[in-house]
Amino acid sequence: MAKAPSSEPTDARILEFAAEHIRRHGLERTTVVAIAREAAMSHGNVYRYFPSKEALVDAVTQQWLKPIESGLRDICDGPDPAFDKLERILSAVHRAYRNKLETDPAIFDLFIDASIRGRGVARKHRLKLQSEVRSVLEDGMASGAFPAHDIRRALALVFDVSHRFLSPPAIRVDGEVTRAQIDGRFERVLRALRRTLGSGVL
Amino acid sequence: MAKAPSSEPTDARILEFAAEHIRRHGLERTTVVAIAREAAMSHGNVYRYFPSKEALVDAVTQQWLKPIESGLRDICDGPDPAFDKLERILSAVHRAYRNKLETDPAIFDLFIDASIRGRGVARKHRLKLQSEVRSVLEDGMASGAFPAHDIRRALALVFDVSHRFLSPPAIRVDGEVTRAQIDGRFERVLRALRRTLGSGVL
DNA sequence: CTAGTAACAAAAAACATATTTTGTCATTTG
DNA sequence: CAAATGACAAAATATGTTTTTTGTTACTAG
Repeated sequence: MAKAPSSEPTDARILEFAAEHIRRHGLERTTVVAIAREAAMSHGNVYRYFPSKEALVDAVTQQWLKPIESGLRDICDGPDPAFDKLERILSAVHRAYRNKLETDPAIFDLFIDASIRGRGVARKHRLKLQSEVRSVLEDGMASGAFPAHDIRRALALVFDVSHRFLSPPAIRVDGEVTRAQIDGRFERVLRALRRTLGSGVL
Repeated sequence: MAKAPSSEPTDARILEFAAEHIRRHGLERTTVVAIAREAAMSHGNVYRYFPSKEALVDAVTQQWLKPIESGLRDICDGPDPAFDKLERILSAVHRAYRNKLETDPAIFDLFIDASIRGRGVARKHRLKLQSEVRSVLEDGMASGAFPAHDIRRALALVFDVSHRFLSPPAIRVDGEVTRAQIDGRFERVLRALRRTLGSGVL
């Protein structure tokens, strides 16, 4: 597969070669030297664009997280009722993760790893998601959709009941379970969540 | 099948030495030879009682899981209303896990490992828990406490919303969060679950 | 000044090999 | 016969060494 040759900025090219190398050989067998060789440059030059191998790998992860995050912002800025937004946010993230796991497992593994090891890229992504959800919850509380009084508790509840569907390591586990089954289960969890938030019992 | 207990049966002694060795040195640095040496016997003899090192380690895990499981059976056989039982079962398991993590982390690590690697001891324990919960749910459906119609969906919902509090790897994560905070969060999740099961919307 | 290279030291990984460990079994002991 | 041992092969792991990789820097070309 040919990438856009020289029109692309160098850092983006390096990123692409890095991702492709990880896809083909796995993170274990990926070296900066090899990436540089495939990008036809000295490995020293890679360090002009990325301060370390870890930073480069994190950047690859960041790369596919970015569109998810901007998608969330779009949902959040939409005109829908609060809970619809909440549900769409959580579903969108869940689907994006599962999709990546199935179509690009090597890169999803990067994300799982970053999550487990608490790397900045994973923490920041989680914070962004949290911040979007918080904003929707505040929205819903202001509009009276969620009579809950304690935003922190509401936030914790949302992520606690969704943990199994949003935690990267947890998602990786179900090889056997079909996507339709899992989707149905998440839907029912979200329905229960809606009732709870809507009734204000916290 | 019950053996006449002499002062301490050899297999139980081996189990104790194995657990203690793992506690002191971690699983990595634990060998059958070393365990046998501490138990003052040839390592070959250990294999008279346990077919392999893995089986021995699994038995150590089983050892502390056993009392939890019999505790569950007691709750299950009690006279309380269905949801009280459900809540007590889930809380008891959660507390037992957290407690082990805090007081005996090396042995809890064995359990985490067994869970991740899908070893029999972890799978069987999970099945036992599931079976107890299912029986309580059936109970509750029969008594009219849970108007839900689909037991499998109810079961899935229970474990999905509880995942964050019952999955061994998930429990390991929160070093920062205090026990009281987590307990409060699980309580609120259980309250939401009660309302959902009680209202029959599935 | 920007994009790049080449040479380098320190750290990590790969390698080959010696040692330990796992698991089996024929034999011993009480 | 039940409980245990010691010797053994195959597998796994530790060890010491060589090679590769990481990350830095002084330097070159446009």
